[in-house]
Amino acid sequence: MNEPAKPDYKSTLNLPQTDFPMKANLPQREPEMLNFWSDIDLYKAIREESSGRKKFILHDGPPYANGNIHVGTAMNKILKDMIVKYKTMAGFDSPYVPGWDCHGQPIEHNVEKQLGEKAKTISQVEFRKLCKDYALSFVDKQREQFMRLGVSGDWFDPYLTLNHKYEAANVEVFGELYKKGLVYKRRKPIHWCITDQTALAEAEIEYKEEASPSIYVKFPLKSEFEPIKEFSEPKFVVIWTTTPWTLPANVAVAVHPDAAYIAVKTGGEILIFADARFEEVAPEIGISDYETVAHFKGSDMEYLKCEHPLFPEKESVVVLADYVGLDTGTGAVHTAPGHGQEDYMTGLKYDLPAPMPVDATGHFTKEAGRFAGMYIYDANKEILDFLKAKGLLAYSTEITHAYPCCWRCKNPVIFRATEQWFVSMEANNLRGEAMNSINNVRWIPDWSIRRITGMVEGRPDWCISRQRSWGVPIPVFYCGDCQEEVVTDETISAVIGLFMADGADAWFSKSAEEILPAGFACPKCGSAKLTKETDILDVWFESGVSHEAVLKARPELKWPADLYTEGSDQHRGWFQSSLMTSVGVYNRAPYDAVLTHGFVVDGDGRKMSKSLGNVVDPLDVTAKSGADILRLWVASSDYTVDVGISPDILRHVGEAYRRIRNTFRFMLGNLYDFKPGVDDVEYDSLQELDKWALHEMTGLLKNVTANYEDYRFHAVYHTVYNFFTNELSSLYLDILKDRLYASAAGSVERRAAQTVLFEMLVTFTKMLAPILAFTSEELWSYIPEEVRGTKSVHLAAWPTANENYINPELDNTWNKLLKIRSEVAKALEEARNKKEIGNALEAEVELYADDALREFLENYRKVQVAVDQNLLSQVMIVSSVNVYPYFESPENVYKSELIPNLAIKVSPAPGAKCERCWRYEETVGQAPEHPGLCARCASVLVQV
RNA sequence: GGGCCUAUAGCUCAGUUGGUUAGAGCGCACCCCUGAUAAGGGUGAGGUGGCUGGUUCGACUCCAGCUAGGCCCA
Repeated sequence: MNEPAKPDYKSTLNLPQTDFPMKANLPQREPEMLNFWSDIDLYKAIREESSGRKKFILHDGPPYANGNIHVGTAMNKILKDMIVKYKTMAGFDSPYVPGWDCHGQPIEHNVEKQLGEKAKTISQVEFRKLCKDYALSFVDKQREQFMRLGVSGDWFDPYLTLNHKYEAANVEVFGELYKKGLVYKRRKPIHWCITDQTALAEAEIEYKEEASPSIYVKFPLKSEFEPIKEFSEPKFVVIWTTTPWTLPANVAVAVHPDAAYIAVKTGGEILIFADARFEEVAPEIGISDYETVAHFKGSDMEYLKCEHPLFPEKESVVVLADYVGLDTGTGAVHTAPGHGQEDYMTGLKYDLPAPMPVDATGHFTKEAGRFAGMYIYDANKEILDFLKAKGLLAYSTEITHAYPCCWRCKNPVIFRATEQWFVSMEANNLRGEAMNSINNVRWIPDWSIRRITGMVEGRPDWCISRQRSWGVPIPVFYCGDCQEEVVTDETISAVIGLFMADGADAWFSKSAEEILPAGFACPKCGSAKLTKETDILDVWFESGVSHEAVLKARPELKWPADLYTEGSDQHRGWFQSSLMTSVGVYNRAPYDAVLTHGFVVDGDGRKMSKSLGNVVDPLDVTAKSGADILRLWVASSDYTVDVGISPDILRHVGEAYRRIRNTFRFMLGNLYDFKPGVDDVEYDSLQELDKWALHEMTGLLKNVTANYEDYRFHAVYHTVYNFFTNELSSLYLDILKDRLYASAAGSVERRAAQTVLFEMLVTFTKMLAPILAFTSEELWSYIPEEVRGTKSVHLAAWPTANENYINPELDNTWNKLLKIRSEVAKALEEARNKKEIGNALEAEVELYADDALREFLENYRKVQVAVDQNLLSQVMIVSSVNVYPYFESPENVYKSELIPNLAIKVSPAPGAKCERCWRYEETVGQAPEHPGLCARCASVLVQV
C-alpha cells in the first residue's frame, strides 16, 4: 500500500540560498546602517582614502535654520549627495561641508512670538542669545534629518553663518567692496510702524480693510503744453491719491505712457485727466458744461512741470509709469518716492529727490513747512482744508481697501524712506563684470544662463541694510561731531578682530570706543566721539560671502568651487548674491559650474500647500518606506524641470525598488557556494551567452558612467532598471536557472555563470551606490570582505569598463537570435492559450526558415551547452528545438510578422519529463540507477 | 502685467539635423509557473503628442497665439 518513496531530487539541485532578505524593511535597517557608518567614521575614512586626489568641491548652499526639512530641501541634499558620492568613487577628493543660514528676520520673528510681551523689555544682547539658541536647535534637528537621508558630509563641523569667523568674513568683504567704492547710502522707502517705531519685513505685514480718504487734487500746470497752448485759461493736471498726508513729499505726477488723455475746458479752466476716466470723474468733480479741447497720449506729457499744490515755490514733474491704472482715479497719480515702492522706482528712473518730512513717530518734520509737528493722520484734514481754500481740491470721498498693517500692534503701517546701504551695480562696472563672469561659468541646464543674465541685467542696486537685530552689523562708524561716516582699513580690521574673538554680539555690547584702537579719531575732523551703525546686513549678503567664509577659509576646500547646486529660485538669491560679492572683490564668479533644479510639486504639477492637502513629508516617507525610496524617487525624476511627488508616484518607485532588490537577491542566492578568485572561469571558457551578458553589462556601464558625469541621474535609473528587467530578469537570469540549479555544483558551465553573476553583483552594487546609499551598503556586506576590499561601498572605486568584454560580433548575432526568441515566445503563448502546453519546457519548437536564417539557426542548434542541450533550446528555455527549410513549414503554424519567412511550430516535447530538471528528454529512463532522470541529470548525480 | 521654464500612454521617462503604422519600463488585463515564491516568465490592450492657427510635399519635432502649471519679479 505504500508507494515507493520518490527520490528527493530537489535536494540535489543547487537552489539559491541567501540571508539577504526579500523584504527590505528599510525603516528599520537604514538606521542600523547609519550606526555602522558612524562606527567606522565613514566620512573621515573617505577623506583619508581620497587624500591627495584631485579635488571636486560642491559648495553647499545653506538652508535656513528654521523648521523641519521639507521634500524640496530633501531633494536638494540628495542630489548633492549623489553627485558627491559619484565623484568620490570616480576618483576625486570631494569633501562636502554642509552649511546653515542662521540669521534673519523669520527666526527673529519666531523668537519674538515666543517671547510675547517680554520681547519689548529684553535687551538686544539677550534677544540675540535667544535667536542663537533657536537657530542652533534647528541646526541640530535638520542635521539629524539630512543624515537620516543617507547624505554624507562633515556634519559635525558644518559652516554656520553665526560662527565668529564667518561673521568676520562679512566684514572683510564689506570692507573690500567699500574700498572699491561699491557701497553707498541712499534713502529708500520701507514698511514702518509708527506705533512700534520699527521697520517691518514683508512677512510682518498683515493686510486689512481700512478706510482712507480718496481725493482728486488739481496740480497747476506751469509748462507750456503744445496741444493746449492756445488757451489762456489756468490749466491743471487732476491727480488722485488716497494718502493726502504724503502730499508734502510729492515730487511728481505719474501718467501712463500709452493711455489716452484729454484736456477739458470747463468753468473757466482746463483740466487734464485720462480719457477713459472721464465718465466717472466728470460727475464727481461737477463737470456739466464742458468742451474737450485736446486729445493726447500720456507720453506726450512727460517732463511737464506743475506747481506743488501745497508749496507753490516747489515743482512737481510729470513722469511716465506703466503701473498707473485706469480702473480708478483720474489716470494721473501723485508720486512721492519717499512714501512708496513704485514711486521710489519711478524716482530712481527720473532721478527725483525723495524728501521724507515724516519722523519715526509719524509726525511731520520742519521739512513739511506749515504742517510741521502734526501727526500725519491729523494732518489729512488740515491738508484737505488747505487745498479746498486754495481751490485745488477737485473731489473728496472715502474708500475702503486692503491696507498693510503691523503684525504686532495691528495698526496701519506707512512707507517711510530711511537711509539704507546699497551695493552699486554701476560703480566699478560691477554689472558688466558680473555679466562677463556669467559667461565663464557652465550653467546646467543651458537655459539657466538666460535666467541669470536677464536678472543681473535688470536688477537695481542691491539694498544690503536691514533695520533688525538678528544679523551681522554693518561695520560702519559715524563721527559724533561732523557726522562723517567712517570706514577705513583700521576700523575694518578692528571689527574683524572683534568678531573673530567675540562674534558679532560684541558690536551690540561694546561702544565704538571699546571696539576701535585706542586714540582713534575721525579722519575728517579729528573728533574722538564715534558712534556705531545700527543697521545689520541683508542675510543674502551673509550667505553670499560663503565662498569667502567657507571655500577660502577651509583648507580642505578650494576657491572657486567646482559646482553650486540649488533650486531655480536661487538665480535671484544665492547664485546672484555669491556672484556679486565675488565679482566685486575678486572679479570672477566663485563657481565654475552651476546646476539648478526645479521645484517639487504634487502629482498634478501643483505646488504643495496645506490647504490643497498635497504635502509630502520626507520624514514621513523615510519613516514608512525608507530613505532609499526617496533617493530612488529623486534619481528617477528629471530634476531640470519641476518634479512631481505623490503617494501614487512613491508607490511606483517602491515597486521599482523591489524589482531591483530581488534581482540582486537572485544574484546573491546563486553565489552562496562561489569563491571569487578560486572558482572563477576565465573569459575564453565562458559560454557565448555569458560573453554576451558581459558585453551588454560593459556597454551599460559606459552609458551609465557618462550619465553620471552629466548629472543625468534619471537616465541612469531608467537605463539600469530596464537592464535589470529586460536583459537580466526576463532573459539572462531566466536562462541561467537551468545551468545554476541543475548542473553539477562545481561544473565549468555553472561556475561560468557564477563568474558573470559575481562580476555583475559587484559592478551594479557600485553603480547604484550613489543613488541607493543604504541598499548598496547592505549588498556590500554580502560580498566577501577579502574580495570587495573596502569596509564600505562608499569607499570603493568606480568600476572601469573592461574593453575585453566588448564584442560587436556577438552583439550582432545575439540581436538576431533574441528577435527570434521573442517570436518563439509569441508562438508559445498561442500554444499555451490553446492548452497545448503550460510551462515552455513542455514544448518542442520547430523553426522553419530560409537559407541564410536557417543556416544561422542551425549553426546555433549545433552548439552543445550541456549534455542533451543545445544553445537554441537553452535560449528559448524549451526542451527541444529543430530547424527546417521554410518551404517545409506546415499549415496552421505561427508565422512571424516581423521576420520574413519564419514559421514556428509548437508541439508537446517528445520524451518524458525529467524529475530533476523538469525538461522533457528522450534520454529519460536510460540511466538504470536513475530511471526518472535525463542523461544530463543522471550524469550530474554520478559525479556527486 | 513682465522674465525664465514645462506640457508625449494611468505613472516615470526615450524620441538623433522635421520624413514611413510615436517607443521603453512600470501599472493594468489575461495566461503560465510554483525550485528568485508577499517572487519569476509570457502575451495583450492603452496616446486626437495641452489647444488653435501658420510655415512645409510632410511637424511631436520650426513659428505665432491661447490654456494649464512652476519659479522669480511687478
